[in-house]
Amino acid sequence: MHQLILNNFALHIALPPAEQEQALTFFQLREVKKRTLLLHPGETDRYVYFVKRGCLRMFYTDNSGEDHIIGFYPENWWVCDIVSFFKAKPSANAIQALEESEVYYTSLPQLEKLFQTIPKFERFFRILNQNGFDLYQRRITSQLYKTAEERYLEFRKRYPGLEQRIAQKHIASYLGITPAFLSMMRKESGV
Amino acid sequence: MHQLILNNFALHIALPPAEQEQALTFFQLREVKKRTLLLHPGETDRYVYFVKRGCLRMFYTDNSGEDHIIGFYPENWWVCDIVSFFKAKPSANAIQALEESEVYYTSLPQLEKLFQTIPKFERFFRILNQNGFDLYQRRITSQLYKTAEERYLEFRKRYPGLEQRIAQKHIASYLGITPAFLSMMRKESGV
DNA sequence: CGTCTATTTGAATGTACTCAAAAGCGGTGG
DNA sequence: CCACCGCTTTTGAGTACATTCAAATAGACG
Repeated sequence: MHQLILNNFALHIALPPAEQEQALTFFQLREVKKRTLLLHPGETDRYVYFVKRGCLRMFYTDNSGEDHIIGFYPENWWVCDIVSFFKAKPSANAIQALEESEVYYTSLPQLEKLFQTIPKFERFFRILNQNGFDLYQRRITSQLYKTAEERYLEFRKRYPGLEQRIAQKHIASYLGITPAFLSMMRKESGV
Repeated sequence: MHQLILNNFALHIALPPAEQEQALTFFQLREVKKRTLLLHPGETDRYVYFVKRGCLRMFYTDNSGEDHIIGFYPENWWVCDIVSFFKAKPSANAIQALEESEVYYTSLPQLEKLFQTIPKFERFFRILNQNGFDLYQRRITSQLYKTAEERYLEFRKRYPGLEQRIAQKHIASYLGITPAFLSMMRKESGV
């Protein structure tokens, strides 16, 4: 039933069955229809999400109305706008379902209770945080010196199989190129 | 004497004088000569640094030997390779002094003792972490849709006065452009 | 089935790069 | 303190990577 999220906990902390049960009580499960916004731009992010099924994206909309995708979050990924969530400040970004999805979620007050109940989760979320940091740092350096094609190959490696599931314009937005150019690149490289 | 770092603490947590004194005992102070590497690529980052005087940079060296600057850290900035430091794993990056500098530093074991002694510091470092996250997220979106010139203006806003202190090739590396192109841009825009 | 949006394609354009050479600047030793 | 050497910055020409715009085609959804 809740195997996916329990396995995810197990990646970083060891929980006896009783604690597993207990931990789950701090999360709720919810279906999310395609295109639903879990976080509207300008709103404060009140929840952390874990994706059980489907795929989300986080993106920033610039002054001219263009979207720029910060990340994709398919099954097994955690997502929230960390700064908005912990500082309870409005976010510049949005979070949206790209497919019919199912997510676990929890609020900051709940999370704090979880930390008190099972302190091991402090460690768990600190590690998540660090992984996110790592991802961002790599992305910055990629963006600094790699060509669009190299970044495209990196994307396919980081999100195996995702390419088939989402629109190309979203991949283009993630890579920082135009859909037209992505299309051309794919033709050239015989994909 | 230690006013700069104490003021920095005060930005996020309130410490009575006794705790201020106590906190300082967990840090050491050291002079760093220009060009000294505080973290060598491939090494594990054992320290967190706070810059009292001077300026550091963090950078990544790619396969072809080119540097790509992740960030600058002048007075009042904290720096470490967060992932390497907390996971005690080798870092892909390096940290170097760009000027004669003076830094406070502390190790992970010391930091953990500090957390036990003055738990408020857990909060302090979590906030630092979040600010770093925020910075990275903005940088990624900038890199995705802004032109080199817009990013250059952003750089000057983020690091006031720094432009006059460091080499242009470093600014170019931070922006992800060639020194030749930065030079041309500066001429055009009449700076 | 029709409508709306996404993708492909092609041509013209712009942004940023490479390479090479000249000029400028800074540190070091005599 | 000056002269020299090496590194940084500037400049210019030619080029490549990625863009815009527009039109044609393909797919998705009600």
